[in-house]
Amino acid sequence: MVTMADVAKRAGVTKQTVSNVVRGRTVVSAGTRAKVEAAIDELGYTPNLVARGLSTGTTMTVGFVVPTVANPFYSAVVEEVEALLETRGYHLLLATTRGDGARARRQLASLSSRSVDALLVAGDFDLSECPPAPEGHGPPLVLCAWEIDPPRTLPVVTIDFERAGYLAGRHLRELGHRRVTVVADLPAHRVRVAGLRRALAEDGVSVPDEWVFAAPGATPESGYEAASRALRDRAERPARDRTTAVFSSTDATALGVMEAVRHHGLRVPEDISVIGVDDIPQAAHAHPPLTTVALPKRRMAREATELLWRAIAEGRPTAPSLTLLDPEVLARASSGPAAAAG
Amino acid sequence: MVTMADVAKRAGVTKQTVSNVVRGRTVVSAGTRAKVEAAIDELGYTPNLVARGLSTGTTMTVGFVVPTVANPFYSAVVEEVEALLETRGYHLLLATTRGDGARARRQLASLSSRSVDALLVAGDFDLSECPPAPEGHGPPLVLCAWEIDPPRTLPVVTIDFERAGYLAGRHLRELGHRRVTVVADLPAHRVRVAGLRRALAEDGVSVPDEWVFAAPGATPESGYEAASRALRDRAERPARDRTTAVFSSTDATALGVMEAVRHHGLRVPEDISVIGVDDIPQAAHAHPPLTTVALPKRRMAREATELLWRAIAEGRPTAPSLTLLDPEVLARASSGPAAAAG
DNA sequence: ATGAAAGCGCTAACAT
DNA sequence: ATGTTAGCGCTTTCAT
Repeated sequence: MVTMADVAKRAGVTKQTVSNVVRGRTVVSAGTRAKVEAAIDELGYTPNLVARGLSTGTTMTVGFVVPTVANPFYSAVVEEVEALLETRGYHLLLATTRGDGARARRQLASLSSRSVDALLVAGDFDLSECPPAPEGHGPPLVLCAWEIDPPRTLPVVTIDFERAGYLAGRHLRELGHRRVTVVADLPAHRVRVAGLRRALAEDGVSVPDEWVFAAPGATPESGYEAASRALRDRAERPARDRTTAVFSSTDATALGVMEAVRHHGLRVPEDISVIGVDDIPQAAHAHPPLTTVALPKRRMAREATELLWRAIAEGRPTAPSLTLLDPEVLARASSGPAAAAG
Repeated sequence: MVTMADVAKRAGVTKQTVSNVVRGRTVVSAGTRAKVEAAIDELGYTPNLVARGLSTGTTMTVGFVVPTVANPFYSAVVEEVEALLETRGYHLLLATTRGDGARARRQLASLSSRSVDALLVAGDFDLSECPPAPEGHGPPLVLCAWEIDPPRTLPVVTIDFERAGYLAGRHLRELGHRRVTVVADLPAHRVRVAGLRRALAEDGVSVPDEWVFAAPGATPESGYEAASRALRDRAERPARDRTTAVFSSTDATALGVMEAVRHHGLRVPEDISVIGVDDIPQAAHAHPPLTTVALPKRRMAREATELLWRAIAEGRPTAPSLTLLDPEVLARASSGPAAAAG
């Protein structure tokens, strides 16, 4: 490996001068600068960022702990954050927790000691159980996508997930639905379900617990499976008690739900309306196009990155704050008026 | 920040002994080990990995350069690689190129100087144009998902993309299709199209260039748009010259293609068969379920990570190699026999 | 404007 | 089994 000392010797100067040239300081005369740059080229020198990091205490690296990137929601956030970091020459150290609390804590600890300049943590149910403490040592922490009980001790940028459920409920209510089945990744998405219930309650409608079906993992498969169980139940009920709409806590499960509805010989939305959450790219191109509550994930990524910059600039203790971004209903063809009762 | 020296003083030993304890060396007596561990706990000491990295020349970090994580293909690969790295305590430094050649080269250079222990690069068209050289300095390099002209100078694990196209062509041929339209993200996926053509040519069938439609970006939107153009063309031709099948170079575009077909009042697969490539999670739950050529991406990730371990163990110069993984047709409902001519 | 010296926190190679 | 001495490659004083 060619070091700064090699370049210095070659150019007939000291390490310090080379350092000044490399970092674009203006204190170097044009002549020496040229000599040094020539030496750098000839030797193929690149600065060792680890050594610089040890010296300056800054690594130009941000850690990001995220449940998974196989989920379109998080992959969009990662993509956006990475792009933003790159504009300032920062790098992204990515760790996934995969819904495993122990793993999550391990990742957090090991990223902290890796001297990242800041740490961004995306919400995970398992992590919500034990929110990372704003310890004195360790890099500044920013939280995002925090669905359950955002801690008031840290800066957090998240989406109003309760409102996402609420807006879905309001949309269904406005279409006249009064018997709504829920397919949700529980307990992770319990807040979305609570929002849905709040909206329906405003109309005196309640969702019995037996109409709530668990779809773990937020995949079309699990949505299909949960909806199949729901539809078997439904078929056994008298016509006037039958579900006219399904609220799915993610778009991914909603796609599976729609397939299950069709396989049961029912039509979307004539027999059953379906509404999802997130607005993944496939939602608009599903069959029929999926009504959904869009989550402003890229905006969330941008605001979280802003907090990251602030945290890095300020140094250690980051002031607590809570930014709650508003979701928005995208009415498409998978939802329609409730069929006349009976 | 509490350092090793602090712990040493507190425990009444030297840094070296603390170091031995921290790294689980067996040369420490039970008594001193206990004292040191107590001091570590009291002080809340965590080792500084940057300093260790400078000292050992190893950072326990692997860089991964990938076109994007917003695409399910790459996000699955990233997920798998990250999980594998984590089992050995390694971290993932992620960089995305987003189809931008200049950006790709920048990312490569900056990751190299960050002293990652190894560098994995996923294929990108822009990078294919100038394959990264196996330079003497810089970390060992492994390539994966290399679609165009894998360099013979480096270890590379990729998928036989030409064969993916070929298998799609053979599937359509066996169903009796002779007039096939292509929707592809060109030029990135030109190899897939070449494979398709080779299969059809075995049956004396050729695909005219006017039947090849560009769908940049591999999104349902671009697939929809490309297919709409294709279908307008098709409608102007006499019935006996009309396309009976569409080969889409990705599943994402294929979803858009199917939607466009329906919007033109045609049925999948009765009027037009559709086949995609990749087997993304949504493919099985599309309407109708999408026939596709599955790409063994997780297996690719595993084999690439194996090469990474080998490269890290061996040290600098990695022996060139080429592993080509076989794709596989998943026949589902979106493809069927060609409608009788006329 | 450039040089010399010290040190970031750790590990490695000896010495004891 | 533990202590001592040198660095790793860079940045930061402080001289000149």
